[in-house]
Amino acid sequence: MRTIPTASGPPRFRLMMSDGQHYLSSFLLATQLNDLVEENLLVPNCMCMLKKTVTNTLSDGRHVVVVMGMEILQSAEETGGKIGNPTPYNTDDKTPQTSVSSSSVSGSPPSAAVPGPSYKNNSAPSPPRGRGRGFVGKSPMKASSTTFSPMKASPSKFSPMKPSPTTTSPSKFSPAKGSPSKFSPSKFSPMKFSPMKGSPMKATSSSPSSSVIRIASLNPYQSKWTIRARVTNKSNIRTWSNSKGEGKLFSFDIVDESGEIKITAFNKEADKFFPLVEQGQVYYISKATLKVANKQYTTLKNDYEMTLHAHSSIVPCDDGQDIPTVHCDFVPIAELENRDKDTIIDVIGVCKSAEDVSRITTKSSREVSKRALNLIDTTGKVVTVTLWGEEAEKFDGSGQPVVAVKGARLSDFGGRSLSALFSSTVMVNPDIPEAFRLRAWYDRTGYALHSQSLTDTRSAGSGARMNWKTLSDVKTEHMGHGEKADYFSCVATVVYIRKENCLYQACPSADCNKKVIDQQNGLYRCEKCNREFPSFKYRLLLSVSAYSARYSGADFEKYCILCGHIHILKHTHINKLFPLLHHLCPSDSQANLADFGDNQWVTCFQETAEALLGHSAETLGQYRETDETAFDEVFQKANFTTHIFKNRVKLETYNVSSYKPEHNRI
DNA sequence: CCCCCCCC
Repeated sequence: MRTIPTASGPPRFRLMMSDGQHYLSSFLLATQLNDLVEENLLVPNCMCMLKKTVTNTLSDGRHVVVVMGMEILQSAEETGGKIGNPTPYNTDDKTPQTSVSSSSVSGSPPSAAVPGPSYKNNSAPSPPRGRGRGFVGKSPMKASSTTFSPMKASPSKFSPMKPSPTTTSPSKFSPAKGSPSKFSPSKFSPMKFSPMKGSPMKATSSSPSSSVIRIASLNPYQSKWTIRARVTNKSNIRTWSNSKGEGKLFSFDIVDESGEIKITAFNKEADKFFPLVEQGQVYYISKATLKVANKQYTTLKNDYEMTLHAHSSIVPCDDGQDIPTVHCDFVPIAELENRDKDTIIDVIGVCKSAEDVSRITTKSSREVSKRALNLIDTTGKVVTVTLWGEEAEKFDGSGQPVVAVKGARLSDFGGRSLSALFSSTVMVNPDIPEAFRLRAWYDRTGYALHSQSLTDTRSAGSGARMNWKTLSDVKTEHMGHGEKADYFSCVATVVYIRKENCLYQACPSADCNKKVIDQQNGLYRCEKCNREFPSFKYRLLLSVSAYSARYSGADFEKYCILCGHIHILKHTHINKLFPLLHHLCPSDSQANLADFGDNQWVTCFQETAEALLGHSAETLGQYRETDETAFDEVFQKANFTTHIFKNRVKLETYNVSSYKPEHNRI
């Protein structure tokens, strides 16, 4: 075995293999099998069964066999070294220029290689890792492809926001995404774009040609293929500009009975193919570049993605009824309560109400449109789904349409809510049985239901949108370790407040809270404002050690020192009871209650600190200067008080050289 | 070659 130097990406391994009679050193391990090497399963002199290979012939006539699937049958120890006395394989034998073999190795292995304990291998490309999105068996697809028939009446007269597969008739396209509709499939001259020059396959033929392969069979080691697939999600053309350059692109997802893949077209190809690619339409696609997909950015279940290039070809297929349409695994709205945050799910419901579109500014100062919809389904529960950008602008909620969102992300905002992603497909009144059922249900009975929303957007403090945690939960659940901060509420008792450095002299300008430098001449310099001031204002930045009570599910558990029992305090009693909790045992034993949980340093800024200490920063500043006893008393009084804290938690790594590299700052 | 997925 040898490692082939690569400029970037994963290492490549070249193998010399012997079948006991011949040896050949032109085997190349597909990168998805690299872990066999990294786990020391594939080592010199182990016995392998090649299960899937692609043989390519180089321009000089040499062959390279890419190993895409293999099983380790025996370890090197078991084989005990080289088998037989192999001679070089005669490469003058002409083998087909490109062939794919999925069969097991032909012929029997040498008798010494009776499969012993087979090493459990990772030979197949890694299994789909889509985030909780079920996919496409063959039979469900068949079912849904008929339900998408344009002959059927739509659940209502409203046109879809995105042209769904049903909308092959241009008149049914909503004006929102009008441009693709200009390119009616019938206007294509298939031959003009035909990838199959001189090939017997006809682009419009309904019979699948032998050269058409399945999406699941695509790999980067093979260049001559054609696939036949339906476009399920098409992006707009987008431009980018970064340090590496600028350009434009668009992308779309396609599906066939075997799987799905993302296709991206850049610059010239973006211009060329954007008008040709229509959502819902079936195409023959060939001559594109396969590359390993960056799983960080895709929810599609494919290890690869595709890039179109100058010679790529996309030809409409007019009789692709057998190709599956987008498949959804709808999660009942009530069930969203039990699903994990950040899961990607499909949802369908009646749009009971919708916000007006609004413009918001993101943290990165971009402006974007948003619109929240409230969807209800037969579980009687409502969830808020947020649409973004053009999708938000174009949405029309009049007539309470059925809305399906494929690939929405579950958020814990307001309890449970959903957000559409760029990869989501929003379908208004989709032509599917679920939509018809929902329409009928809602119009007969659902409309009158006293529904409950999983999303509580009422102002903070109302119990339902509080994300209750204990401080120990924050640690065990690694809250704040993500990209964004997490928010939670806890009931905690102050056990210590650090007096030192709790006040600082801040710039007196209205919106500047920067610490000023005392010039020792009666002037205070603010570096941010680049000015000197004759005064400063005091601001608080309080380090508080807090101790949290246990909160479990909807109820608090409190341990009574005197009676020795754990008492469950109902969720609804929390606000009323808590100021008294550590004094009163609900068993009327009148003893102090002890909390169990965890300590945590939390930082309280100005307003929170003032609330906690019961004095303004200005007063405290005066106390500190003039009356140390009064100053100390404020802290004494605040100690051992219990509060409901609403917290933001974000991991900040500092002091990298210390023994404790990570500290949670709340 | 992108990779934006946001706001409360």
